[in-house]
Amino acid sequence: MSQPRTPRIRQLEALMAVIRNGSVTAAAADLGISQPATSRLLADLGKDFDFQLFDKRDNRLVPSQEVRMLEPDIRRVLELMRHISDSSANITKRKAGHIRIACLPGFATNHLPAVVADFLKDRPGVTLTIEPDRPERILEWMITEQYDFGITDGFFGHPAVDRTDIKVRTVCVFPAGHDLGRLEKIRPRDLAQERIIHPRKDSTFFQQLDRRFQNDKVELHSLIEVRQFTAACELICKGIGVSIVSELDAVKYADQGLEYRPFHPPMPHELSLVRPIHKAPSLITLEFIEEFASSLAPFLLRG
Amino acid sequence: MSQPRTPRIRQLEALMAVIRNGSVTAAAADLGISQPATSRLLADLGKDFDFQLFDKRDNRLVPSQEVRMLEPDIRRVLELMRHISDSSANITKRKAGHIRIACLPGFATNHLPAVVADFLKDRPGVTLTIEPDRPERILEWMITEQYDFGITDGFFGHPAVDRTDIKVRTVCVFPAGHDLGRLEKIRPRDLAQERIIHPRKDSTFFQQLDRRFQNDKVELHSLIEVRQFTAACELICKGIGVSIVSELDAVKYADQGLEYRPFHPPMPHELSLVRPIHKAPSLITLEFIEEFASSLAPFLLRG
DNA sequence: AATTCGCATAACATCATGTTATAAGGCCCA
DNA sequence: TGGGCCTTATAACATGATGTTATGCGAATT
Repeated sequence: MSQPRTPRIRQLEALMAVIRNGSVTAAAADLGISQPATSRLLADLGKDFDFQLFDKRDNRLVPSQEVRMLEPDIRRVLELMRHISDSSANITKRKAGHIRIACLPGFATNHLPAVVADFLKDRPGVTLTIEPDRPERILEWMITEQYDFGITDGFFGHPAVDRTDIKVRTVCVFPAGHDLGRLEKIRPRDLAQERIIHPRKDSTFFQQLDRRFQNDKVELHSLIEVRQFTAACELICKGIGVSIVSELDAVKYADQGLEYRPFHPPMPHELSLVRPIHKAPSLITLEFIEEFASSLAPFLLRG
Repeated sequence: MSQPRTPRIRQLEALMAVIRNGSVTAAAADLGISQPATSRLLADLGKDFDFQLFDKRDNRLVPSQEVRMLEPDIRRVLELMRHISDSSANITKRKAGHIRIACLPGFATNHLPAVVADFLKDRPGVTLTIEPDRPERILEWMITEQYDFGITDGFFGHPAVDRTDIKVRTVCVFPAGHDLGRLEKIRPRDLAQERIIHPRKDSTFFQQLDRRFQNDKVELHSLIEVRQFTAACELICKGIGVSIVSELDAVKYADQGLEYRPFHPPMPHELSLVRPIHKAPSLITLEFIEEFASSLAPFLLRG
């Protein structure tokens, strides 16, 4: 007696085709191959399985009891194979996969959702994790490779992290109807009498901003220290103070009780798109990063 | 771009082997094939799946994110294939399968359990359904092919049912200590003064018995009409009446307050082992029928 | 620079799986 | 009974899948 070899997928397909169609000839047509090919697939399978595959009844082939015992498993195998093949096709077409994104809290609520929605529109199999947190944590996640892609700012670099820096335009925002609305662009000296809402004083962004004011020989009157540009915008919509924020955030509030004008001299908000350098990114991740970067194009500070 | 072909089992095995072992060389050893063979299996799979399968890290190959997405499905497929192959081997060795048995109620409790227990001892994968019912119902189940094997009696035959008739010896049973114990064998005339417990009067068995009494010019004094030999035995164990029953049943009660002697002239209890004639029996079923039949050998009425 | 290790490629053998041609067996109908 | 007809099995062969050994290439180690 030959030791039983594990059956081949093709044989199982033939078996199921015969069960469905009730005859070898019909099964062959169903499979799109010749009748003798099907016949031999079954003969070979019958040699592997050492029992009768079919009984002849009313001129139809009906599966033997042994085959009926195996049938559920066989169905599942074939279904899974089809699923694997489908998934791989979707992955190839960048329509399936999972992307883990760590970002600044502002992006989680503000710009990112629109990009994600657009990205998912024709990629039904893709899933995402979006984790908002502080820059230090984002950096840590990149280093430990727990996330595929990070959006952060004030990034100093790290050998395990691949960075793409993006300079986003910043604008001066103020409550709608404020006198500043009469200016084309706003310089530090225009803000000499204003109380400023700004990020934490130990942030890179604040230090840049403060230097601009110093260059203009104007004192920066601090009103509120916030962590997020969106928080500043919310406050200004309520009629409190003025701020210099990323244009990304400003546009979102443009019709919610806030106006903005270019800030001069041009000052960037320096975003960094980061990812683990040692971990090969999946293609779908690269594609997302690309789409995300290009979504920022309208807001880039040229030069 | 080539249309994606469905991957082959062998390729998936190679993929999992590399994931397990972290290198192609080790995977090849694991699979028991040469390194180049493994290498090409992966290369081919990589062509089918149009993405990177592995990243090199710390001198190990770790699966790419895309592969990790597919990994659970792949595992399940391979596991199922193994299961199919195992089951088929068990079936081949007649160690798995399901047998549906319909039998007289007496057999369900009396002789059959021992045979089943013995049969299952070295066939761990086999499962059974045992359904006790009246002969008419058993016949119906055979005709409708709802059961694989039936044990019945008083069977007149049916074109859709394959029968094997078995004549089991009958014995006269009586309470332990009864005067009849002094006889070697018991004839109807020995029972002239006894009250008989017997099957229903419309049964074949009763009619045979009655004829024996008539031949001996003895009247059969009916005491209780039962459906089952075991019921008769139970009553006799309580000291009531005498009966003529299958020796199969008598032996079970031999040490429970009952004695028995051969009945003369020899009278068979005509059992029929039946199965659906149009339905090809599974090998395991045939094997069981054979084992069951031979378990009856010690009780056969020769001639 | 030389060695070693791991992987990929080449050339080839064998098995798997398809083809077409044809024979064998069961069923229906005169 | 014998002739068509349908279904399945077998034969002979082409091609693809999967194994072999021999060998080359590049990165890590010495």
